[in-house]
Amino acid sequence: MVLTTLPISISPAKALTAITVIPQFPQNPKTLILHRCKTTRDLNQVHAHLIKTRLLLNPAITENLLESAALILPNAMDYALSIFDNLEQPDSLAYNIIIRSLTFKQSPLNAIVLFNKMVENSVQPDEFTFSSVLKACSRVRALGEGEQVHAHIVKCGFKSNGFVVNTLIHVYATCGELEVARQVFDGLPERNVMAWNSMLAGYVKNERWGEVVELFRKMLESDIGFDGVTLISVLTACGRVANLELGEWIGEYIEANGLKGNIALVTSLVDMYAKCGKVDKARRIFDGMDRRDVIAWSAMISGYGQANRCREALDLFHDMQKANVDPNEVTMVSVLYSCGVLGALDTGKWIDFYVKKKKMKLTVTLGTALIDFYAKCGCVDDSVEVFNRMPSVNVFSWTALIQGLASNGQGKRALEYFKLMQEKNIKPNDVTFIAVLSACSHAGLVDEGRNLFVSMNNDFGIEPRIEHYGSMVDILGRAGLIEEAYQFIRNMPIQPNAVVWRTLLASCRAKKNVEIGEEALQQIIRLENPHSGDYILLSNIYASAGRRGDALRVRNQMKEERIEKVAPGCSLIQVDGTIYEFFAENKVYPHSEEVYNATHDMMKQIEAAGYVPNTADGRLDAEEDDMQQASVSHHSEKLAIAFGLIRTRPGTTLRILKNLRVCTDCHNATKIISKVFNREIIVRDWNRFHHFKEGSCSCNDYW
DNA sequence: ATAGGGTTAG
Repeated sequence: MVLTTLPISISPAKALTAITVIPQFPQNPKTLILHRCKTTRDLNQVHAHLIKTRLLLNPAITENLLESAALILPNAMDYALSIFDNLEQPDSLAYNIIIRSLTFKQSPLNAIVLFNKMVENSVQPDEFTFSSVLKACSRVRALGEGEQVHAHIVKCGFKSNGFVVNTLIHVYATCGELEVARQVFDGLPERNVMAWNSMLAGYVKNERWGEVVELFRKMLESDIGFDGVTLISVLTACGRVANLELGEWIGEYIEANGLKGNIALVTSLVDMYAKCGKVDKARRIFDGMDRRDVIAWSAMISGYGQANRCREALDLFHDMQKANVDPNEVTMVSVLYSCGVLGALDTGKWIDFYVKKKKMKLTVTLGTALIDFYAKCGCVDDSVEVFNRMPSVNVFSWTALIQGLASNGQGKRALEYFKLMQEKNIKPNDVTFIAVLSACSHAGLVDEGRNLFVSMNNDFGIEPRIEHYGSMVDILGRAGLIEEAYQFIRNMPIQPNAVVWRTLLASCRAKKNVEIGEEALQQIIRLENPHSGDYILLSNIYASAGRRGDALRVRNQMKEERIEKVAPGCSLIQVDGTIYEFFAENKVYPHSEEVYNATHDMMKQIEAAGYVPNTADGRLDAEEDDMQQASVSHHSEKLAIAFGLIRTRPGTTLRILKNLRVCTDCHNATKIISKVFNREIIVRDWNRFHHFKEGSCSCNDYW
């Protein structure tokens, strides 16, 4: 068909946004339609014109129209579909356009439906058709449909087509069918780098790290070469399995071959170093990048978090903002993690606010991070609030919520959510049960705990791990059933570890059981290098049983055997967004005098209210440094609370974070402080919370 | 017209 002059007259009342006059239909009609149609209405005009001039009978023109509607304009998919439906005999090109746009824009499932229709109508698919429909299968993880497409690929003779097979590998990998993907890969007569990369990416997606490394070695042997994309997959694996050797080799390769401009590649190098514990090296590489995008920043922030260097993570987040790089949901997840570890309530709240203000999508991951963050700051009501406003939740979110409630002493409420979770047909997993058992422990629900422990295996098919046994010991011990807990350990089908015995030892301290406490410490010593805390627990058991001589003997034994001391007692409190750090005794602070005076006054006031220092085992408690003979009244926790009392307005909740467990004397004192000063005091120790209020604590004096 | 890639949660 020869195109001649096409006068398009447009009535002034319905002026087009883009098109005014088209003096001549161009040689390539695509440029006209694609470039000048800015809105559906423009397209409508052109469409009308094409019908009027019968140009629509030309398939090439029709396809251009279709492509404009389906792929170029943002909201014209329905329009495209109506054009398509009116075609008498759409050819494969027309099908391809619609399948491709359905895949990416609207509904991958409909793309698959259309592909089947295409086959029914005996229109020959080509490599473009297969690639598109396979992408659709990947997006909805439609394994069965993918397999059917696979059959057509074989029938139509495309099973060696690089493009098609690549996408096919992708489908199988996305659906977790790595063995099938590998068969397809192995069956290729010629494998280019893309094919290898797809296979590697498939292993990465399924966290089969060992296979990534293995396949990469084969790739090196096969002499096919590799590229930056290959290295990204391999570096990801190196990070996860801590294969620093291979990771460093790749790092040198990147350096030597001038690949440092590949921002994605260098980011995965940063990630690899961070995950292998070389955070400083990661930071040097990060600093050496000539451009850093949001992913690079997020990777480095997350690296600090994983290395337990959360303050640096937050500092870096601050730098990121100064660099004017907008954070995304992923960045926020890492920042919230660090906020949670540090108990940085203000910063995390700010993130929550920012997420709302910027209308960021509350993804499952981000929501779960918020739930966990609030719970780690002792604000479980906020956790629940976040949970309720999340558009969708998964087992991670439920588990975070249940765990958060449990660790904050709300065991019963945690179990209610567990029940609700089952009503919503969300299948709990092994970690959920750790949370649930911990809830039973906090709520003192022994029978419930026993039943759940049995049920997790019988009804949910989850084999209890050592952590579950540990939780069960905690449940029994907390309820005072020390003997039963001991027998439970003895009868465990798997080898108990030191953590389990330590749990028992802690319960012996709370319930003053000397005999089993002694046994527990023996077992810990047998299994691993004991902590000084273990000796201190036993020493406290003796002290509380009035056996002061034995208590001192254990302390001396600890010294003689040069048991490594735990980190010195340290408490953090945030006042007006600043984190203040306190250590037990003999430390000088910027506000030393103020702090010690405040502590002195505070102790005087609670003594007047009936507080008696527990010198008997207080002197031997966790935070003591025996060389210094520190006084219990100068435990870091008391200093932090005293500081909080004078630096905040009356009635303000005090939030303390400490690195060790709370000592008996501090626990007792804090209860009285909460009453005398009428303050809520929330203390987070190394694994649980104490909510002090009106003279009592949420832990019911067991921790 | 079509291919593979980096950061995230319990």
